[in-house]
Amino acid sequence: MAETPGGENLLFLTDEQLRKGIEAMFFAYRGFTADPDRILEGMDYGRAHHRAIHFIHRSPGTTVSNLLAILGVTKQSLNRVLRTLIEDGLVRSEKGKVDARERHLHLTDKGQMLERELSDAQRARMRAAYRAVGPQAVQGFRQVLEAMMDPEMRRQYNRLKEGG
Amino acid sequence: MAETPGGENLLFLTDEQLRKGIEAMFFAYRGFTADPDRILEGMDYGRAHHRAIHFIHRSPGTTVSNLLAILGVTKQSLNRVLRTLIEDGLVRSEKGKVDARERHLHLTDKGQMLERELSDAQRARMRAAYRAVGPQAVQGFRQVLEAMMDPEMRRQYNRLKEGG
DNA sequence: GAATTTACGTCAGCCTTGTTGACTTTCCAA
DNA sequence: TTGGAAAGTCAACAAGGCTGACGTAAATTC
Repeated sequence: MAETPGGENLLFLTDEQLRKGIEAMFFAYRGFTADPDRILEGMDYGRAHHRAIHFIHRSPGTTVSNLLAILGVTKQSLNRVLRTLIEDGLVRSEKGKVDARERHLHLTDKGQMLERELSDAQRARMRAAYRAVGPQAVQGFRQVLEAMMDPEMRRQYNRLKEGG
Repeated sequence: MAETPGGENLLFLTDEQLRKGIEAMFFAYRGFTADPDRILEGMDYGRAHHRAIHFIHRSPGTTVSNLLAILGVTKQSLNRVLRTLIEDGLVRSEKGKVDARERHLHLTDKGQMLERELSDAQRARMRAAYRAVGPQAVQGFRQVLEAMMDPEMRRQYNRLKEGG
């Protein structure tokens, strides 16, 4: 058995174990996105719209630049998505009162409905998985994911986790 | 505290906890792909090439239809990727001896080199994360991911996990 | 008050990677 | 020998990334 001076068993760090983790991420992410994707296909929307809707719901009144930082895409890319959502009446964009250059984004009632449908589906899968494995495994899951993030992303993640 | 008849604490199943898990998946997946993406940009390759290379490395001699089932894309899409890899001398495709309709795929030495570079980078991040959180968290991580997969994907995953 | 910077929007064009549909070639198996 | 599976190819298209350039309004700085 591979033991460190400290005495821990390091078998979970072998290339083989790491490969399994990599493949698990790959296959699980497919499951993670499968249900919302199914709902969105047929509508004119895709995964990009889902992400925008999710984070606007999460942080109502957020600005465009805020969203850009979270999503990690260009403003042109986000704008295309946002424009259709606004045109279709799912998202409301209003000029900032303190800084009129900013646009504050909110979901309309219609937007809330779609958000609900999408997140219900995604949460259902997550809930089933969580329930199947128990709270301790879930804690480990979250710890590993957080440790895998880029520092900048971890900052975004933790800001969302705590603040409104 | 929310307790079931069985007595377990169910606070880890609240919508809020599930949302955190969803966002953790989102941000972590970005980190997960960031390093290979960085290596591939500049080359003429992308994430699709990485995936093909990974699974050919993982199962040398695998057939095209096998790969299609694992990757979950259309043959036209895979073919485009595979063609460039073969043209560039990273992948070797040879007619099956027992069933000559099949093409068996192998990495060339050049392909092995790129695979190594990509997986080294990806494993380094995974290793750092694993090491930071310890074996028990890693076990939970893997359990949740496996539980999140579609049954068909879980089958693929487990086949890879065990068999060659 | 003028110049600069910031936030946002938009036009145009490009790339990767996914899709469908139609068609051919090869070749195994009933 | 014929049907169907496996593989490959061509064409066309869409989503959703990207860069570059440009415009405008508002805030900030000099």
